[in-house]
Amino acid sequence: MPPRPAGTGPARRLPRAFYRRDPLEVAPELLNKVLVHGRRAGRIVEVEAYRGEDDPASHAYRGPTPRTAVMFGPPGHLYVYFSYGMHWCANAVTSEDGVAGAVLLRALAPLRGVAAMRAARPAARRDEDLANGPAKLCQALGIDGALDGTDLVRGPGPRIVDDGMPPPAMPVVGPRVGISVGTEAPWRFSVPGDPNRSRPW
DNA sequence: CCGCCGATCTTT
DNA sequence: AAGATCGGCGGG
Repeated sequence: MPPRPAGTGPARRLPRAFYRRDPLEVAPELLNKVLVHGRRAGRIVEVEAYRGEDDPASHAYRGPTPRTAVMFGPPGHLYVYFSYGMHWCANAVTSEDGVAGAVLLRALAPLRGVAAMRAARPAARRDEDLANGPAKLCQALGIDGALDGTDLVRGPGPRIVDDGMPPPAMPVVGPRVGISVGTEAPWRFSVPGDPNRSRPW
């Protein structure tokens, strides 16, 4: 069966097993899935994979702490952290329970609730500025630390759904940004040519 | 369009 | 002391 045109099929939530894999496997497959929170929704167009003890750029590198507890927990939950004293950023937790892994959600193409996103982000001049960065994405959708640990697979609150659009066959791959170690690992993935990505490629 | 810099506070 | 960032400002 050919894939449905985007947005025309039943939007089904991603199951737990989707997340219970290495973040390097999950990350490119999250491209073109849809992040939904309340009436606001956007298509995921850029992500980065973070691992655990073998990844010096990861918050989980030095083992579990109160802050990173969710990263070590069961897959399919939301890891939200506070960045630079003023921003929130959100990850989908991957890997089996007890193993640290996460995919940082870096950029969305706004789909629904654009008016609410604009209200939440008065600084955005164009629609492409509403969610073209990990902290902008959280502002646009109203995600903050209160949602750290939320179950993406069950319950209300944020969720990730598949609306029928497949991930790009050849995602753009490059080094992660904003880090000073682990820069050699090409663990950033994006949808080729999408104008809602966070920086020039 | 691009680069620089300050804001602001948690974690190490 | 640095950090998985952003936006305003100045210059080209």
